[in-house]
This record gives sequence, structure tokens and C-alpha cells, in this order.
Amino acid sequence: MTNKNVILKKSFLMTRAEENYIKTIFHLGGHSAVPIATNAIAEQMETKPSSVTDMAKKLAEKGLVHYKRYQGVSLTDSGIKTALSIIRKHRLWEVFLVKKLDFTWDEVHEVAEQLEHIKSEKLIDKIDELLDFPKYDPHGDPIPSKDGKFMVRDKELLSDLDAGVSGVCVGVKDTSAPFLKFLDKNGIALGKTITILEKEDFDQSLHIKIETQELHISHQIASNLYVKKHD
Amino acid sequence: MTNKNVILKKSFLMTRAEENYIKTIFHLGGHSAVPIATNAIAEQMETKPSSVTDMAKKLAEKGLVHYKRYQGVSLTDSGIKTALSIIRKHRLWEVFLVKKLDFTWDEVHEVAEQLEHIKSEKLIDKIDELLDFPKYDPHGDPIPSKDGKFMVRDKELLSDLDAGVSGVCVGVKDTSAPFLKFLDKNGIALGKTITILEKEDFDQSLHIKIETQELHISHQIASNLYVKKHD
DNA sequence: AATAAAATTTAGACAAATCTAAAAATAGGT
DNA sequence: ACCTATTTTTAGATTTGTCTAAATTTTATT
Ligand SMILES: [Mn+2]
Ligand SMILES: [Mn+2]
Ligand SMILES: [Mn+2]
Ligand SMILES: [Mn+2]
Repeated sequence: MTNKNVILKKSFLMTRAEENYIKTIFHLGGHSAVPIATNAIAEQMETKPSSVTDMAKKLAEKGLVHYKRYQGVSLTDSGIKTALSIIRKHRLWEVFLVKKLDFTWDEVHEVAEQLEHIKSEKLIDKIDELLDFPKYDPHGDPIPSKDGKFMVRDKELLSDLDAGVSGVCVGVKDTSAPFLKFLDKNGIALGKTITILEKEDFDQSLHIKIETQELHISHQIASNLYVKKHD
Repeated sequence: MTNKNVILKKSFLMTRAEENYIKTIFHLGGHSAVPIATNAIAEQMETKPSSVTDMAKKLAEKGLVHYKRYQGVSLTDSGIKTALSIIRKHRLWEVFLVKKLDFTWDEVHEVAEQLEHIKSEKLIDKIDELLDFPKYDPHGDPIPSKDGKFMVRDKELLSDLDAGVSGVCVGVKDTSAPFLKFLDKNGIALGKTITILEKEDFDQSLHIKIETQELHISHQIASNLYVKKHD
């Protein structure tokens, strides 16, 4: 087998489980030098630490993660590339589902979790083209380009801003269906302008204006909404 | 667990391997009373007969096939329903790839083999709607509706027709990429009118007119082209 | 009907991904 | 520095889907 085929094999012969581990490690911050703890990965993936250890060894064997016993794992350059490719697919499929099939933003994640594992470079590139090369997914998260680059929009948690400040809602931190449905119910959506009218010292709850409507939201809600401040 | 959940489990908790076996059995004709031989399934799936036996037992356990030792397998009503649902997904995805993403008809099968296993009823129904409820896939094969019904177009193999007869090309029997590429190269496509000008007794090869162009094709080619005769 | 050939099943093994329970290593507190 | 609590790894088992080799059943041939 040629060296080129070995390289191809590595990226094409990833199992679904392997891909899910790589993606989780990336999301936990394992792309930086800081290694991620076995337990953190296990908790995030709803599996047991012993399973994570087994997989860490396998991924290290494949050159996708750095792993030293008891020292946690972090992604190699190859692992980061792989993670970005999966995240790209996940987010593009989410945009597709919303823009072309009228899914709501709380419905797309579950299906994208499956679609992100479809192996076809042509397929995802054509989906990208069909969607006119979107930069952000339905939850405001950036979509990596084919070569792994993506916009890091400067945004802040609504809960970190002071009274009087206003900006545009550009993302959500919690992407769970219940949270997204709550936002729908209260007229909060990406692209809308939010102004902090008042901040309650006692419980950090906020009195906000969203477009024309006034609303009271808890700290928990505010700490899951990303806003881009007006200049 | 309620009875309803048990039923749901059966249709939702199918593994990819199980789905592929069910689909293969259906394609080999196992939907009729005639049971399909273990070896036939093994050959079609490029696996070993012993593996087929193991899976036959599991599928029988789940009520998807009839199975008696040494007697082959056939699909139960539930198995047929399952097979039609997978085939529906496969063919709708093939149409999607051709109509919306500019895939050629020789590229779609491999990707559809993956996409057919995505679990989301809403997804496939929305794809169906986006495509305006197509009745046939890019190879002329009928697409089962949500409730498992589909058109059986009356069509004949070009090789079974006599000289002088003409009709419209409505399907291919061999859907392999090499055959489809051969057809492209020779200007043969679904929807085109074909007339048999002459039939060579010796080797059954045909001299045909396809639209305005004349062409000589072997028996092997003719026996993989479906035609609907003109009235 | 007996025997040979072919098809099918069984038995036992293996790889992938997971688990539980026990052992080992690390980190934190005094 | 020592002890303890926590984290992580190892060892061994389990499930799914596969394989090879041997045994069994069916089918075809004499
Ligand atoms: Mn998502
Ligand atoms: Mn998202
Ligand atoms: Mn196909
Ligand atoms: Mn087809």
C-alpha cells in the first residue's frame, strides 16, 4: 500500500464512534495545548471513563490525539483538521434543514448528528454551494470552510453586559430544544436588537427590550445568549 | 414499557446491518412466498453464508422474516414494510442528489447507500415535498409512497422486443457506474425514444435508432435497458 | 436406495465499542 | 511528607457483526 493510500485511509476510515470522540474533544477545548480530562470527555459523551481510555489509545495510535497515561488528551493537527471537517458538515446540514426543509432551529441538531457522518466530499461541497456558502449555522455558530478556517465573531454573553448597553443577538450558548423553544415563545431570535434596560443586583435578572417588546429574563437565560454590541 | 413503545422500538431500533439485510432480501424477491437461499443473500451482500444464518435468526426473532433451518428466508409483512421504507429513502435521496445537487446518475447510488439509513421521518417527507413527490428515481425505479405503494410501470427489456418495434427508454436493469457511463457516452438516456431497426440473429446484437442517431448495441447492453412500447 | 455434491448451520474465534469492578496513579489537605 | 479522596487505568465480560473450519442437512446422481 502506498503512503498516499495510508493517509487517505486515516481520514476515510474513521468510525462513527471515533468521529464523535474527536468532535467532543474539540468542543471541550482539546484543540489548544491544554489536555482534556478523561472524566470530562466521559461525562460529555454520556459514557464511562474506562471507555474513554480505550478510545484515547486507539485515537493516539491513529495520530489524531496526544495521549499520555493519566495526563488527558488533546488533538493533534490531524485531529483538529478532522474535527473541523465534522463540525463543518454538522453545521452545514443544520443550515440546509432550516433553509431548505423548513425545520425549526430546535429540531436540527439531532438529525445533523447523523448527517455529519455521511462520507462524501462532493455531497457536502454541493450542499455548501446550494446554501450559497453560509458563514453561520442556525444557532449562530461559525461554519468552518473546506480548509478549516472560520470567522470568530466578537460577541459577548448578554449576562456580562451592563445596563444601557444594546446589541444584536447573534448566537446561543445552550442549543438544547427546550431553551430554543423558550426563546421562540418569548420572541427572542438571532438578528434581533436587544437593549438592557435594567439589571437586578440581587439575582442578576435583566429587564430588556427586544425590538419593540419589553421582557424580564433570568440570569440563566441571559448567560446563554450571545450579543454583538452596537458600535 | 408500553406495547406502543415496543412497536416503535422495532422500527426505530434497526441497525444498519439489519436494514441492509432486509433490503437485500426484498431485492432478491423475498417479499413473495418464495424463500430466498442463504447463499444467494451471502453472495449479494458480499458476506459469508454463516453470517447470513446468524442474521436470519436475529431478524426472525424480531418478526421481520420467516425462517426455518435449511429452508431460506422470506420477509414478513412487517419486513416488507421496513424494506419499502428503506428503498423509498434510497430512491428519494438519489433524486435529490441529481435534481438539487447536480450529481450524475452514476454517482448517486454509493451516497444513497449511506443516506438511506438516516433516521428521521420528517427529513425524508420534507425531501419528498422539496422534490415535488417524484414517482421514479434517476434509474427509472419506482419510489414507494409513505404507505408503501408504488407504480409498477409496464416495461420490457429492449432485448425481448422485435425489429421494427419502438418505445421510450424508461429504466436500466444494471445500475452500475460503468454501465451508466457507457450509456452517457452513447447518448442513451431515460425519456429518449428507441426504435429497433434490425436484429442480428447470430449474436442478438441490435441496430437501433435513438432519437435521431443510429447505433449498434450488443445483446448485453440491450438486456439491461427497459423500454415502454409505443401504443 | 445409496452415495456424492452442494447448501446450510453450528462451534469457536475475533474486532469494535461498550460496561463493571478492582487496581494504580495523581492531587489536595493537613 | 503523609494520608486520603479523586481520577484514571487495567482486567475481564458483553454485544454486534463478522469470519473459518467442521458438522449437518438437503439435493442431485448413479
Ligand atoms: Mn448542532
Ligand atoms: Mn448548531
Ligand atoms: Mn441505488
Ligand atoms: Mn436507483
